[in-house]
Amino acid sequence: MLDDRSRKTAPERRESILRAAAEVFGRHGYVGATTDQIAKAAGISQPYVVRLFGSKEALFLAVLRSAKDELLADFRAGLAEARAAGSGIEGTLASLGDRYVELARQRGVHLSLLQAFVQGADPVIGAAARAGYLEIWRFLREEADLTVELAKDFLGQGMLLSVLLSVDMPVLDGDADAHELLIAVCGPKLPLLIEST
Amino acid sequence: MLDDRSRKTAPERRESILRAAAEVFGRHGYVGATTDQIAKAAGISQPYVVRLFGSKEALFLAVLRSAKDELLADFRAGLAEARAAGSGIEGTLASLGDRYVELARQRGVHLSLLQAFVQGADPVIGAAARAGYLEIWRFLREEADLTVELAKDFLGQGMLLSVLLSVDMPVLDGDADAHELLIAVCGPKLPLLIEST
DNA sequence: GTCTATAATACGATAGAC
DNA sequence: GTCTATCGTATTATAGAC
Repeated sequence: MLDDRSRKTAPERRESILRAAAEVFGRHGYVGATTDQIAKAAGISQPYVVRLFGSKEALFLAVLRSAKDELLADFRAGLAEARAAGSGIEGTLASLGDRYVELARQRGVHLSLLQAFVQGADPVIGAAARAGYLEIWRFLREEADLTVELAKDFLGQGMLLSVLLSVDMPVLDGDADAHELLIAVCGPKLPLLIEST
Repeated sequence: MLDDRSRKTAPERRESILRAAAEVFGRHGYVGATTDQIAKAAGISQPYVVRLFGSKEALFLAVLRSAKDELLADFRAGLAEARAAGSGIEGTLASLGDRYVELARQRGVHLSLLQAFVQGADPVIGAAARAGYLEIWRFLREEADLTVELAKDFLGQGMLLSVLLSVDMPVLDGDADAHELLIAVCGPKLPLLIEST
């Protein structure tokens, strides 16, 4: 889990911290995650994490923005693919859904997004989280051209998968009920989510 | 928001703490909420909160159990009502959905549940959260007799509403996109969620 | 570009009085 | 049944060296 310890340029270092922070924030939440855990996961010292981003809050905002951008980029790729294949609404939904499930392989993106959403009471993080959420909604409605009804159902399945990842339901895959639930949400792609770190 | 300051029996006091804690944990999360915030919301001293429940963790587990039990009780009432009315699957789903939305009036239940789900990495809280989640799944499948597909879709809409409450989307009700999204999820019951504390 | 040392604070928990 | 006082610890952030 440790990155290398050699010197890097600041932008490179920011990138590795961002990746490490997405995982740690994703698992422990904005308040629960410590800058020291993030530093260790990135293979550097705690003060340096703070130095490069200014504050824990600024780092979390950077993680939020980056996760949301990654999700939207993947959605746009899926949308382009569906349109190139000439598939209709059904195909578009399937393509977007596939991207969403596949993004779950690096847990960081979905988990840190949900941890941001759950922080609505924080004046600055809450505001950023709401803005990000609406960006995603606008993508579904305007770019992907989904009806309100379809966009809402799609989002619901997304939130369900995110919550299941967050509660770490895959660790209970042995349990019959847990397995039924996971299969219902992920379909045949479930194995993807069991093994990944 | 303060409860009264008179003496109470221990069980009564535990009840008011539980209600206050559900709100505070719901808004700030397990780690972010402080026992002092909870104490102030309940109108007592911080050490007394700890004294009555043993630890912050024990208090959170009590909140989780109580929230889950309230949700299941409401679901059971809705199910009984639907069956008494002789409605089919559609009516059952509508009845359960209504209960879910109405439970959102006291934010505590949905918010603290989601904050528990998001704590999957914590050995003890995560385990309790997973067990609670599966209890709800089993209710939908076995007691309410929903198919896997219907239960999954119902749960998805529930998670979507919970996340929207958690990110505090109702504060943006003026925004056209936010309003469209909220109306899609809550239907005509939306006003219920805007005014409530 | 990165570290060590440390200051400053906030928080959960305990002790003990009333 | 409930409070005040306080200890011990964990954590963010800063200062300054290399």
